[in-house]
Amino acid sequence: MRTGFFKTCVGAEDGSDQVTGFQMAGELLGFDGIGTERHACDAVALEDSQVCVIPFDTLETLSQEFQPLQRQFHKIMSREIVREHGVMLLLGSMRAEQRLAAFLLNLTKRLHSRGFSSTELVLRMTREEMGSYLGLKLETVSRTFGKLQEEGILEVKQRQVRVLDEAALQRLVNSGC
Amino acid sequence: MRTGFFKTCVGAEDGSDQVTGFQMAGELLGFDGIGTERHACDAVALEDSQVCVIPFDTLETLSQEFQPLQRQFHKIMSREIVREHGVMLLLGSMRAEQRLAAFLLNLTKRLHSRGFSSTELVLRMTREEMGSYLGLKLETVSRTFGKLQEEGILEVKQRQVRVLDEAALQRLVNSGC
DNA sequence: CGATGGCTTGAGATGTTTCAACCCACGTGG
DNA sequence: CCACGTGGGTTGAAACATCTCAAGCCATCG
Repeated sequence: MRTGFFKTCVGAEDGSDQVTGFQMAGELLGFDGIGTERHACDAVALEDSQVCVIPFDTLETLSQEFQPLQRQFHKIMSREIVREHGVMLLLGSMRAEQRLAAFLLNLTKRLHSRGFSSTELVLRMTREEMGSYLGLKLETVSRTFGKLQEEGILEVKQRQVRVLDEAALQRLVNSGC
Repeated sequence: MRTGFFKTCVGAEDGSDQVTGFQMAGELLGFDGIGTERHACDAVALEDSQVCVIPFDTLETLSQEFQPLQRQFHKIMSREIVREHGVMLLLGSMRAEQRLAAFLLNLTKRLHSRGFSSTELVLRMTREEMGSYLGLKLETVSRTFGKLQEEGILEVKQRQVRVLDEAALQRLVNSGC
């Protein structure tokens, strides 16, 4: 991805589907298609975006000739696996407030490393998409935003979010259960 | 892995940890260490097991010379990513009965492809480990086993499990929500 | 035989979902 | 330019699933 914002979704056989991640500028997507020659999930742009297509065969051939490229490619795939471990941890053992806190911290961290403010952000996705990613219903996401706002940790105006107390978010995430 | 049975766990900063997968003979583990030169999770043998260590540098060098190996390696990593998508789907949108059904079907499928019975299996992990993997407490796992037994779908005696109605399990998994 | 770790079961507490109503911002067409 | 429709968001109350805590059971092992 060159610019923009995407979500990726896996679809279950029964029609329901779930958001597996959100991607922003500089990140790669499509690793799910290598194993079977057919992608297991859809990528959907949540705003106007630019991407750069890299044919996998080309990448494989090039990485065969150029070791640093191969190494880098492997690292990126490995990090994707580790990222998913983090999501599993979130889905398997956190409650709503913690999930949202972890999600927001992750977003701000990534935005910050791209030169954006780490306290002010505009969400590109709906409450429902967040909920799908976090394993929550959209109403729960909405209520949790409200709660964090009441606690003075966030300031939420629709999709405009300001982080007032990052340390508190971090504490929430770390508070075992 | 040559023989045996493993679990892999990620540990959160706060001490709690979660099982991210169970591995059996013929499967590979350790992809989480490539990105950072340090493994993000522990692998623990749940019974006497034999493994074959493959130094990653060697693998990378060999796969540079031998394309089919490279391709295979990429496929395996990609499938690991897709597998984790499946777990995320399970953790994010299924309820206890469905999670256990999906888990058992996955186990029997893998055992069957190794020449074991697809209806009779011996669990290598505790209720707690299953619960950790499935995002449930051990009591819930136990109760769910009981429920599936009452419904005539399973026959459970401690860790001995017999699948009486595989189709019903499949139906459970597919029943949206 | 007693101790231990794992498993089961019950009852009540808790957190999330469900269903429903309503609000708000935005864009469109009369 | 305003009314209206729409999609997204908020909020409440009751239903529901899972968790928690507690007790007791079972198999295994020294």
